[in-house]
Amino acid sequence: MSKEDVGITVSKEEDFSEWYTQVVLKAKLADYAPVKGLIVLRPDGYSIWESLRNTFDKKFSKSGIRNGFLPVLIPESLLGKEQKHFAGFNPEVFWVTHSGENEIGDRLALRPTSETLAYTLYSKWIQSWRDLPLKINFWNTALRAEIKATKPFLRTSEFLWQEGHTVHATKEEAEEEVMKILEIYKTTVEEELAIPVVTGKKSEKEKFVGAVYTTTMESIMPDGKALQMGTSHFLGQNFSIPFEVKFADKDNIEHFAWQTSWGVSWRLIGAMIMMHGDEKGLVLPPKVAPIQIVIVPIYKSDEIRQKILQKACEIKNTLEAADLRVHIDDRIGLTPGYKFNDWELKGIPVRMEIGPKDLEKNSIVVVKRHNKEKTSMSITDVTTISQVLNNIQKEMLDKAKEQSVKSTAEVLEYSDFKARIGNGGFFKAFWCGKQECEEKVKEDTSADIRVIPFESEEDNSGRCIYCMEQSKAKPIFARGY
RNA sequence: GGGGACGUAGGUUAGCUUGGUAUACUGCCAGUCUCGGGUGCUGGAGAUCAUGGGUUCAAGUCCCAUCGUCCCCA
Repeated sequence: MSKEDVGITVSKEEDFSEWYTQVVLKAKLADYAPVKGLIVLRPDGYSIWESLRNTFDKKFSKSGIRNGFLPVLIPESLLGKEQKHFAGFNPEVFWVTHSGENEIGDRLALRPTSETLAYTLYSKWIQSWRDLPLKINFWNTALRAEIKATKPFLRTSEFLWQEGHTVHATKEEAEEEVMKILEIYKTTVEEELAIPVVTGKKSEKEKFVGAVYTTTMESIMPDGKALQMGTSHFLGQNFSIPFEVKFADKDNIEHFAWQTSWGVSWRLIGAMIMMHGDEKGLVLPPKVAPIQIVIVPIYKSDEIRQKILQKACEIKNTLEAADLRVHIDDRIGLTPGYKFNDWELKGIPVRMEIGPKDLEKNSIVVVKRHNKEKTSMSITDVTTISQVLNNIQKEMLDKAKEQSVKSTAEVLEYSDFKARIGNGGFFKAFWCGKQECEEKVKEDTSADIRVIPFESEEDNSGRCIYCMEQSKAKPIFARGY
């Protein structure tokens, strides 16, 4: 790497794909593993995941959901029990065929998802209405072979996620659960990652194989491509019947239970990188930043260094007492300029500079990462930075919302749609509800139905963008990741 | 499904046309000087040139095969 290549060398606008890869690698979030399509999470990347996990865990727990753990191997006989589900995943399943030199009779799948395994167990655990509802969440990884088009966080053959699996006595209760989870997903992504989402249903074509219907949240990325941010499925009795998840009700009659499953993955980290990053690298929302404030001491002599560091420590202690995550960059042999660039690349929300001049004035220089604003602050008021962080979080969401609105358009004419789809963005268009039209549009434009917003699910006020028949809904079309 | 690029030190790479002791930068280590936007100097460690085979007195370089990775388009 030459000196000029230390930072990000391409602009986000000109070469988005290369920009993204450089940010991931150079901000040390992740690195490529020695196997195709796999990545390694480094501490700065993993801690963002941990932060999300903590938030979700709190919310799940409040909602009566507990965590469990499932093994990674699933026998083929189990995976194949629900036919549609199996057919959907089969092409991307990794199979374990040997133990040592011996061939395994019933080959073992590395889980692409755990419905079949979980529900085999659930059928044992559930006998009576008293056992319901059963709500368990699993933090693990899923494996789906991606032969082509791999991208760190967005498309990898193994990914970190959570998969929740709930069982209910009634259809209504299960459907409520589906919506409750989607709401948790939406608020968490908006509040923690500062990314706005559109919620709604997937089309029949795009739904989770095996589900009755799939609800989803979608976001539009700065390059104009849509990204699925998470899904919550109503499974109906599609699995409870083949897996015999049934219970004796109060009337002593056996019923098949009603189920849901739902998940978000580390794809959310990819979305965060794309949404907020800039030409200097990563920009982290304060809520998920491993370090929220980095203090860079500036000094000439050893004597002054000691004084400055002492003050920096005082500030750090004060801020930590206010529950903030603070780091002092006391690395020697590096210039302040180097450190500034380094922390900007890593996306730390606030930098505080403290040098001899500041010490005299009892002040510090504060620089905000997201808008590069440089101000000065009295050391006495240093804890007000907490409010500054809140504002940053809010401004980042506002900016993302603004961008999202700008990238969303309504189209009525197919010719107009075709002409504009190449520039990217969300396109709201009427649809007759027929899969045939959906497929034709995909063939023509490589855009598909990302989400049918709940409020537009029964919009019959227009004509299908493709066949001009009366509409049944007004979904959002886009090219996706 | 189609196309492209590539594999030499931790990273980025030169060398391949014309076969002959392996380049540089960066990073790393030690010392020294600095320090308000990618620091100067001195010294040092770091490479079975992806793998296997072939041609040759001699292969990073030529030939054959294999493996692997990344990127783009649909």
